[in-house]
Amino acid sequence: MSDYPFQSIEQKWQSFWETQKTFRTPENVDTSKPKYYVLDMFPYPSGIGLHVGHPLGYIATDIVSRYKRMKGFNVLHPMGFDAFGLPAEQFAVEHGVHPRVTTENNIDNMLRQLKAIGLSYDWDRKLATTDVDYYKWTQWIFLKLFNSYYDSDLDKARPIEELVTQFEGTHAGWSNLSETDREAILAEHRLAYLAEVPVNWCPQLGTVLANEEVTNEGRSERGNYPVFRRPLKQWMLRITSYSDRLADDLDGVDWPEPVKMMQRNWVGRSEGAHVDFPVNGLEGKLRVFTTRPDTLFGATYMVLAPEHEWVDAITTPEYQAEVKAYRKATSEKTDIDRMSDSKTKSGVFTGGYATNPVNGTQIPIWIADYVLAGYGTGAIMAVPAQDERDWAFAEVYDLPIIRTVQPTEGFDGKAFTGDGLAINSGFLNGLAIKEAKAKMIEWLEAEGHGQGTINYKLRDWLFSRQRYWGEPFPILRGEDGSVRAVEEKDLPVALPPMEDFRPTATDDPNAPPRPPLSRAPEEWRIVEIDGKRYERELNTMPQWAGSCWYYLRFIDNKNEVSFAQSEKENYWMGPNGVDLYIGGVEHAVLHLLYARFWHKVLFDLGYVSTIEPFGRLFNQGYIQAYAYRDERGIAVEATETVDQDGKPAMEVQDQPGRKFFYKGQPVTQEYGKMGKSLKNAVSPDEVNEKYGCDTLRLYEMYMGPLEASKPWNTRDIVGVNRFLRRVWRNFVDEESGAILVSDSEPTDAQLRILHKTIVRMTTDMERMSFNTAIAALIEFIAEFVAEDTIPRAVAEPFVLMLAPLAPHLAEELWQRMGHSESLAYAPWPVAEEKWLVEDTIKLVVQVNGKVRSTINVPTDASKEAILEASKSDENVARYLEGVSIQREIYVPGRLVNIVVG
RNA sequence: GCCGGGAUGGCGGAAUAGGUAGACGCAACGGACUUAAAAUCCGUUGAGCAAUUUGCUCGUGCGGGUUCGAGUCCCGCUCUCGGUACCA
Repeated sequence: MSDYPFQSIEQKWQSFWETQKTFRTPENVDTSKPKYYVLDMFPYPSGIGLHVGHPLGYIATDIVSRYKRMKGFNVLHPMGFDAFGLPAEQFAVEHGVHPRVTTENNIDNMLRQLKAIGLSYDWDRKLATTDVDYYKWTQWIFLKLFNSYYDSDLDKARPIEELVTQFEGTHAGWSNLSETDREAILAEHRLAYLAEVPVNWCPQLGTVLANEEVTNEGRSERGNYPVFRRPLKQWMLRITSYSDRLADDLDGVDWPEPVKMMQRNWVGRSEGAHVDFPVNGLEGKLRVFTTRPDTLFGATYMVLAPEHEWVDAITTPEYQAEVKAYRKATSEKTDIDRMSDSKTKSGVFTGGYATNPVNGTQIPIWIADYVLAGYGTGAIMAVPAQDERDWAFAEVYDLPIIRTVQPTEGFDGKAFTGDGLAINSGFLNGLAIKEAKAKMIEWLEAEGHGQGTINYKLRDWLFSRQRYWGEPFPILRGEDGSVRAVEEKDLPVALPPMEDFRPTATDDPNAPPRPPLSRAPEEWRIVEIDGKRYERELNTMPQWAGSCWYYLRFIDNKNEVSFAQSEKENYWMGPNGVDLYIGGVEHAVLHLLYARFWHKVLFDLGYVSTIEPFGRLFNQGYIQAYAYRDERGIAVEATETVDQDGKPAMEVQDQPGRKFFYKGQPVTQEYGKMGKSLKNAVSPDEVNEKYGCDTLRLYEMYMGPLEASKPWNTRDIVGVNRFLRRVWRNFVDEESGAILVSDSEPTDAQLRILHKTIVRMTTDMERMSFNTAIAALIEFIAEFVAEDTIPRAVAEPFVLMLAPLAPHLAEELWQRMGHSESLAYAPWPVAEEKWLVEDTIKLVVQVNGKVRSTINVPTDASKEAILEASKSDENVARYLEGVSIQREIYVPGRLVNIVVG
């Protein structure tokens, strides 16, 4: 009984790697060698632990790391934990334990699970965003943001002192301004600033949320609680200064196109113009933003957002009651209500009129909730003929419509948004849209009625959270309301230990926020500097702060004088940042946009050497699984569901004609992303126990392409497990345990299959096509099942190629073959050309594109000889009788096609 | 609605630059070994027709097209999975 002893092998090598520090990347590497930085999106250490979907990407990066080491690269492959934030804190609240404790427990459990998969991380670089010596630098970066401004002439961030110097020279009376006034002016420029803004307030979480953390339904992404708009003074980050660069620099990175597109959409750059409309009876002009300045002649009314600050001034007495009622109704609507009402447009007339600057027409001013206060200027010129929303509104309230673009012939729709020539548009008539826009902008600028401009959807990043489990801001507040940064030398500002860390959750959306830190002990909260009393900022940073820059800390995680030494940063990040970054597509906007923003600030200030953090991004697919719901629609445990014959559902779920039952009750089958909500999670621990982690690794990679989502099918695991057992039996005598590798010369046929396999493996590794790589190894070993021994000259390269995929078994066989060193840094096999060429090749012979025969010809046969052989083939000749040959096509090494007529 | 990805046997998937569609694995069926089972090994397995073999027709979501040749390229759809949603 020596059937593939995976348990002892895997334990042995995992402890070997750990004690030998096999995968330790030295602090000082030989920088003449090429480097490869492979990074996973680090996980939240949740309390439930991993399911088999989580390690999919980790296994892939591990294979790449191991392969690159064998190819002679210095590899940086670290792992850490994103441990601050709502999930960790909610878990702690639910279990009544301090988040520090739950976080550490969860990290320990996850570490155990990760180590049990044999991942080759350099664990000496492990970090958690909750480590004080990590978040010290998160706070340090915040200070950089606070102490910088965006110079739009140079298009880069600069230290705020340089702006002060500039103001001292140019700003009349700067030195006469009070401290408070100067600070107020600087706050308008700082990349981190306090502002009273309408925020997404989630009373049940007791905190505000960033736009990106609110779902389409107007609920919190975390916990699915209702979110309300309300104004609050909060920390903001001026990410909007980077709008263009965040969009444009995507051109230079190797990322999946859909992710680039999502980011570009999120930035939402649109080119257009501001147009200023005089309003009857008012000073000043009402400004609108439009992307269609060419349609100005068709603007038949104006619409303001109900929240627009001019509404009261514009509204005439007889309409005041109506306007007031509409504004009140709008403000009480949640986003969900606005969504559900979006089918029919509503609004009210203010009684006011504006003058269309291009033709002097008086047009009515309305307010309507289809115009958003937060985009553009919060006011639009309505051009129903060329805008579907405006058309819908005009239809409801019977407002005039003037076409200013000639619709294409036969167009019978309402608003025409396609291209066409301008009509009813004075000096624009006859121009196509593009030219008409340019000419109108020229006119607006010349006449002083507006100018060309660019608008973005992207808003500044709301950076405060009223929670305990986050990085404290390195900020002090004076009793007079002044704001003062903590000195760099006084970092870190450690989170105070607190018994009661819970947020003040409430059902009342209007209750004031009460951050947990307001209950912190006074010795933490109150700071006295030069006799002046300050209270610490009581909000904390959002979860995304810590994950914005962790890839930089891995480079030099023990450094106490800077976040990373610049020589090391230069080596590991150059020339294009992280060489391979793998994670789920769910971070397409949030994490990746925020991290890019911070990176660009650090770049501008000279702290990092690349304009982008992640040169190559790769999204692994999801692992999906069947799930079952009972009659009430509640998900039931998939593992306890059976079919009509009592067979476990997991074994027969893809077969037709099955009915499923849970505890005797009929259930319906569906299919979705593996996870706790569908109760269809499979733990890697189960697979490890039954088959070993080499099998788990192989199966996860063998399921299909890494980027595709694919179904978990427990039944299929035996396939790759059989392969590993076959390898074991082929290398190790079942009775004696002796190694079955001989020193005899391999046959030519064996060398051919070996070198063909090397070519396949190498190309598959390079393109991360691990499923086909495994298939190549299966085919290789199938050639040897009948052999008693394998010649060393083919056995060793095979084991080396197996190593990245099934490293424990490979190490064991390598050692048994007589090697005393780990194979982790052994050179990857190289194919020899002479074993790749065959004496004869098989060619397909087609007649009129249909395969009629195959012929074997010498590799060096001439085209003439090949055509001759083709035509004389019995089954081909039948098709050539009585017809004339029109054309003869010969594709070298592939096929012959004879075209007959 | 708009934007993007995808659709290949009973199932997961392969086909790298337009060149034998279905590699490899699962499941299924047949056989060998075994007292038996497990494990292992060998074989069959897209559909249909014909059949002793050599064969023939159809076939990559649907309908067209380009080409000697299309899973792959082009045009028009269907379904599906993501993203986004009054962004002027």
